[in-house]
Amino acid sequence: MANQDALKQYNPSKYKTPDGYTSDIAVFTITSQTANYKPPKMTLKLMLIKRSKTDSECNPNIEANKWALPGGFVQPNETAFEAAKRELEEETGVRHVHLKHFGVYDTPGRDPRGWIISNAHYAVVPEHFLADRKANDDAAEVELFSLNDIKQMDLAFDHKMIVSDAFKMIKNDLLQTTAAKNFLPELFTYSELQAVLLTVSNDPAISSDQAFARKIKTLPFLEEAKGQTTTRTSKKPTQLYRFIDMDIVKPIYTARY
Amino acid sequence: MANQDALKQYNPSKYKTPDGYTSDIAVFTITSQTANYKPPKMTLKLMLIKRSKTDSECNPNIEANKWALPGGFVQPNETAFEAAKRELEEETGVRHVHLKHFGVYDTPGRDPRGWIISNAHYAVVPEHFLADRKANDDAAEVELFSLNDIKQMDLAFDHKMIVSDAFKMIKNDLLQTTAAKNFLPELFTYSELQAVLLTVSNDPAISSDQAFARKIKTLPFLEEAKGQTTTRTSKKPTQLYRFIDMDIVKPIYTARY
DNA sequence: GGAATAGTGTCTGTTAGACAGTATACG
DNA sequence: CGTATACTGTCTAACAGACACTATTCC
Repeated sequence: MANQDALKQYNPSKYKTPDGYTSDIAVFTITSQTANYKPPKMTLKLMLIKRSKTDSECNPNIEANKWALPGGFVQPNETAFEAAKRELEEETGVRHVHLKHFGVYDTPGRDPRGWIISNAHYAVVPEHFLADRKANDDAAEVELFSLNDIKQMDLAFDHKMIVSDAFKMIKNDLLQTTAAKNFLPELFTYSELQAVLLTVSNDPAISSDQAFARKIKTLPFLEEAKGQTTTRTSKKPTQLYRFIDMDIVKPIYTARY
Repeated sequence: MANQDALKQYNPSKYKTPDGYTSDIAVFTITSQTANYKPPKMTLKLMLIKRSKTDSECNPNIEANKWALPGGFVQPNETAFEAAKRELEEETGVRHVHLKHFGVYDTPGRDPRGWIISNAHYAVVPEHFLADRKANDDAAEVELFSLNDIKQMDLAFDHKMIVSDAFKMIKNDLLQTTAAKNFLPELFTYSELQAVLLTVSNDPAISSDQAFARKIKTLPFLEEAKGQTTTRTSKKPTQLYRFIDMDIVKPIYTARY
């Protein structure tokens, strides 16, 4: 095979190579204030970790004491996506959550340690998984912040930019795809879906209860769970819905699906 | 500053580092069959290059003779985006075109030369720029292919996957953003915009002439170029339109903007 | 006048959006 | 029986989609 001759000639050191390849994760959750017989009030939050003073080998840590996205170096035998999954589990103990690449950060000088490329993902984690999260040796503290909180903070590296992009991306995905399902249980009421969407939009078609209750029945990617109701959001038993797996593209040039 | 102590301790060789970081570009253009007084018929095409047998130093080239995306190694003093711009100009002589990151490809083993991460972009280039494109020493041949052509071809590395994702991405962007403007002149007629959209959608709201001619006047991101008409698509002088810069998010849960 | 593209007039059925009203339960 | 949530009835204005028709120009 001709490739083998070419490989013999190939010398990686001809090119300067990156000093590292990291996978960072913007872990989103929605915190709910729930009460009996009340629809929840939700806030979209992002998990950040406070970088500890020393790393696991007791050497001084880079960007110590700053809040940052969880993440770490990608190993050569895995993709950044797999690394994100792995690190997410190490960090929060969560598996099988929604995880999506949304950007690469490679501005020269973004990391004082050298030429380090960050592959950024966002994850959506139900709130109760983060309840028993625990700090590990790389993360002194773990906390949830809203977009407004973070606007006024100084994050490590270029994480402020990454976080800002992550919020933009999840807002878009919540409104233009069925990503909202990742914040909800399998079966949910109209007011629960509405509460999720209200974290990222003030559109009257979403914020008006009656309008939204009507609309939900005509949406092609949602179906009634027939005969199944709950009283967790109201005294009157409420119809439950579920998402149908479907790719929706709603062109800006048309009005219908 | 505490970071400096940490940096003294930091040893990049503790981690295995990537063998290379490349920037690949899916260059899209729309080829038009134009005739006098007729709206154009358009086809969405992708530019591929045929990898030459030997590289610029006359060593045997990797994946020689296969069709591939243009691209190359990112330098340590630039971002992959900047590298894409640079390589696009080297390859086609085009500057100031629409360029967008859409994915990272880092599956172990995707490149026989080692651990090489590809940062993939797509570009939109008006057809006439590619007319006088020229092969350089890294690219024996340059040609335009439609999606259907490529489906039956064997591309270098994992470029078939990258190409497939690029087509998906541009189809979405054409329908859900104002990306169509990159395929059109500053001022364009309704039938020219329609021809662009018809390359990626069969929606009746787009394919019906009357419906589309009506719709275009109500779209918030388009405006009439008042008093300006052209006869390039018809004998009857036709109204010209232009895009207004605007971020459009059309939620799948609502009907209006 | 014929042919081709670019529209407009008009009708019909559907939908958005608003307001008011009804339904179901808890305490 | 008051209250809170979850709907439904009904109206109006707007819009989608279809069909027929007009407008403008070249040949």
